[in-house]
Amino acid sequence: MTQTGEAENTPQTGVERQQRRKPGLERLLATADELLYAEGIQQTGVQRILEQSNVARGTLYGNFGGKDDLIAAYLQRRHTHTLAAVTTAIEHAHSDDPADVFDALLDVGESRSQQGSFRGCAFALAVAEMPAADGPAAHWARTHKTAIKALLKQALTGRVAVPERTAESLMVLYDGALLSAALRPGEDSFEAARAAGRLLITTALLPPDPAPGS
Amino acid sequence: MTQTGEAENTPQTGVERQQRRKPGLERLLATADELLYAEGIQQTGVQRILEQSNVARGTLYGNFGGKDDLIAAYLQRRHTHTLAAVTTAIEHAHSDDPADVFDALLDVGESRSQQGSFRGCAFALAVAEMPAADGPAAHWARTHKTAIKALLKQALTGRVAVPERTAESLMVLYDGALLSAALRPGEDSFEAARAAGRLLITTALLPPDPAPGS
DNA sequence: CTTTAAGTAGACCGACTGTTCTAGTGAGGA
DNA sequence: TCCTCACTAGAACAGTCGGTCTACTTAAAG
Repeated sequence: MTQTGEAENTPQTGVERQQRRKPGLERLLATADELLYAEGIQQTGVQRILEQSNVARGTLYGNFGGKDDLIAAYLQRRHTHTLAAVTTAIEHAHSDDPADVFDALLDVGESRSQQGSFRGCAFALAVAEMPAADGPAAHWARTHKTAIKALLKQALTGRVAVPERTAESLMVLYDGALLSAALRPGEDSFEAARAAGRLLITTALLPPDPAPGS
Repeated sequence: MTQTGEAENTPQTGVERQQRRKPGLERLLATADELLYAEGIQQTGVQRILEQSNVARGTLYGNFGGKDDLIAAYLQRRHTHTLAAVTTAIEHAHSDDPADVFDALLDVGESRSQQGSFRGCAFALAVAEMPAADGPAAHWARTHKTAIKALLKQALTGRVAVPERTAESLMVLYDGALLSAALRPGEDSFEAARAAGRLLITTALLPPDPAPGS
């Protein structure tokens, strides 16, 4: 079926087919992302996603195996988009001060926390709703957090040496700020995380008088 | 009905009635606490709670208005128990070093994280499953976190002066450690939080030699 | 025009869900 | 003994859920 080899003169068959499929699919994915995050995965019924995205029921089950597949796509999408945003934010902060790297990471979180639908880290929410330790939520949460930690560590390592424990402390501050902002809005958790992170970086990574080994 | 004033010679009527009601109710509350936390609030059906606690359907709806009421009782119970555990742990750590106070708080979290059913902070999980900003989950989460922060601040203030921002940084570390331990098990997030907290306390609250220009 | 394929609209199904209700049980107090 | 009251066991109910299926439309390709 796939190698009948007769439509080689129309090179858009493969790619264009997905392009044509995109509009409806993209609407579906966008509203799924919005609703699954803002109103919860279990709380959001398939019907609500279909209505808000103006997509027919058959389209969903034609493109995805079911709701579980749509959830997995939602998580992957979140991972890709958030990681891209963090990457550009960190790359954009190319000052000499390593603390600016951590600030850039927190800025991404803080700007998101100022949107009305903010409820905290999407992966923490997903794991809370899908307890299975071997399920997609746990998988993507681990993947995402590990990737962000690696990104942060790499960006800092370009400037100073970063012990593993310090990197973990910064991750704890990042996740804690996201969670605290969700649970206790109006408490300036991001600023508190920034202050702690800056102290951690300036004292643990940049001793005031550089020892001979640096 | 309530003031017929004839059974004053049996003073156990009021209290004992609740005592007699306790066994079944306590079984119900204990298994509800266990299941709602470990398997999720929405995921756990009423029937499963009833079966595992060996309690009849009528008992639930006789003592509670419904599942929502049971959930509220679960959250209140978690708040009371956790707050008590944290209180005794902090009181028990009556050394001179203020960092020991924060260590005691983290010890409570870490010991819970070593139980098999650990999934992170129960209130963060509840809020994730019940997005309503004015619902019981958001209420108890705010109440609980605020209480713990106040407890921590008070215990530290007994030893050193504690700026608001530093207290918030410590809360971010605490919540972040609980969340990180849930999302990335085996990463020693508590030790990282302890290190960051100790640094924060010893430098921000106890400057070794108060330099004029620091 | 015919074919192929994707999308739409909506009825429909089985499997749950939380909740109510009825009938019966067993212990303690009057 | 009678009565009360908490509890048990289980049927039954309305509602919602995810998922399947059918009939129709649209549009590009031959």
